[in-house]
Amino acid sequence: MAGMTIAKLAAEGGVGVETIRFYQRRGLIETPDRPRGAGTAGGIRRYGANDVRRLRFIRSAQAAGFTLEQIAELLELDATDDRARARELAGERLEALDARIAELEQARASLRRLAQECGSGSAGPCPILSAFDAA
Amino acid sequence: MAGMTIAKLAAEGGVGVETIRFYQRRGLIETPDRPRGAGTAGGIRRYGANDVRRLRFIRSAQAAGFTLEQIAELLELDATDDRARARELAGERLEALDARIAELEQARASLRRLAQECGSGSAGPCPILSAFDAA
DNA sequence: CTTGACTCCGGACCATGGTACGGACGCCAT
DNA sequence: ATGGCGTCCGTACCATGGTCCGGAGTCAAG
Repeated sequence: MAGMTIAKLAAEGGVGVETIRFYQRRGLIETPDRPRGAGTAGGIRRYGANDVRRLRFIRSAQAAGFTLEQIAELLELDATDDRARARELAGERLEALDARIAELEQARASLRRLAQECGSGSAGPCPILSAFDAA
Repeated sequence: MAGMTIAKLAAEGGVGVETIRFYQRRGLIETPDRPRGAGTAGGIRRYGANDVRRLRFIRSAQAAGFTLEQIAELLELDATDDRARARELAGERLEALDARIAELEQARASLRRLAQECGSGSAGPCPILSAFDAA
């Protein structure tokens, strides 16, 4: 069990091979050494369970709205065990998340009202502009 | 009251002048004719209340998660009074909005728990990484 | 009638998160 | 030992939503 190829890793994480390479460039996933066999040329890099974990972490953190840059920092933090900074980042993200959710709920309310008004009576113009005007 | 300059319009909408021009290129805001005075050269374009309304509409719709392309269509619709299409777009966006809100609430809940755990006990590693692992 | 702020315009550039391309090389089966 | 798929790598490109630049024109005040 020498590890998996990049394609396998990508499949594990439900992303494309190019995405893995992109994450490597960003420093989110490590680029293992190419094994050098008998000759002078490099071989094919192998990935392990740790990389799968990292990849899944990235996807989860992304779902929580962290940018790749922030995720890079979170991964760093994991190595250094800097709880204070981790809490700080989490706190910031929570605030942003709250704000964004409030915004979207606002928007949803306006849009619902809009759909309602537009759908019910057929008199007058569809109030698209005015629905957002009031918002 | 001959109307406002582009800088004034931008200020009304809380955006930069370049953003107005960008919206004009995208067809979201009309580009009024340059008034030709005595000479041959063009004058300075003037904007009115209608443009302010449009601009505000754009910002609101954007907050609702519509892309600029969709917003362009909504503005078209406003002119042609195509209620069916408007409802369709609104419905699609409502669904997407619901899904996105649910996602963010999910993320928020996880993150809150995380921050809690990380903040309280000081034993073991900060559970941020592991929490995302489990997610 | 000059100065300085603002406008106009086209095009270049930016950040974010990827996606695609093309040539050289690696590896495994037949 | 050869075919063909996969990897490696640099580089270019994509969409979205702007943002900035530079040169020329315009306009109002002093």
